[in-house]
Amino acid sequence: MEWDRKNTIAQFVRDRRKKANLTQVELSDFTGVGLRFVRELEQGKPNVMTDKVNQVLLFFGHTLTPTPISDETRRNLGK
Amino acid sequence: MEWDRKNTIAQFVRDRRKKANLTQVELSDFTGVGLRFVRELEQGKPNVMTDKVNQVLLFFGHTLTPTPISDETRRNLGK
DNA sequence: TAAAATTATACCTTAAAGGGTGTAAATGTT
DNA sequence: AACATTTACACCCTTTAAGGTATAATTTTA
Repeated sequence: MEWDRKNTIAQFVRDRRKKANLTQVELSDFTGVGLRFVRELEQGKPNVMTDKVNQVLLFFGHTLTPTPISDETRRNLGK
Repeated sequence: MEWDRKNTIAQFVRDRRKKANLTQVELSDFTGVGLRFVRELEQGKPNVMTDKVNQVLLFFGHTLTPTPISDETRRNLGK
């Protein structure tokens, strides 16, 4: 699979972080995940571990849950 | 972290699989993930990889996305 | 309740995620 | 343009997720 900076999770984290005026380093510190992970997450690394993701999402009051695929998602299936 | 058979993803997969009248073996075959993974997923293994989860969720027309934590989730934070 | 089917547990192996650190590139500021 | 800050990339190391298989327990069916 390919990296996709525009995937839902990547975009969400980056947007929220920006809005909170935090650097990647700060987000890393606050959430307890490694700096490397924050970067890979925001750059859309395809294969990440749910608990690490949630560790970050929780900071923004969110969590990973199954949701119906959007038309957007459906369109990008064939990548 | 502890295993939690009642976590959102675990419950979702098990419910959907049941409704579809599939065995874990069949779901494993159809989605391409290992049988062991299906089981761990349904039993609420805390640490799983997003792409494997999505491989299963996609079969049910869903995908992992960040969503606001529910009161339920908030209550269970302290585990 | 006995047999069959489904699900759960245990052991081992392999592949890769996550982390730390150092460096390069990009972005922003004065 | 020079400088400081932030972000991206590359290296190696340790840990562990996922898979296969074999066995036990549980549930379902006849």
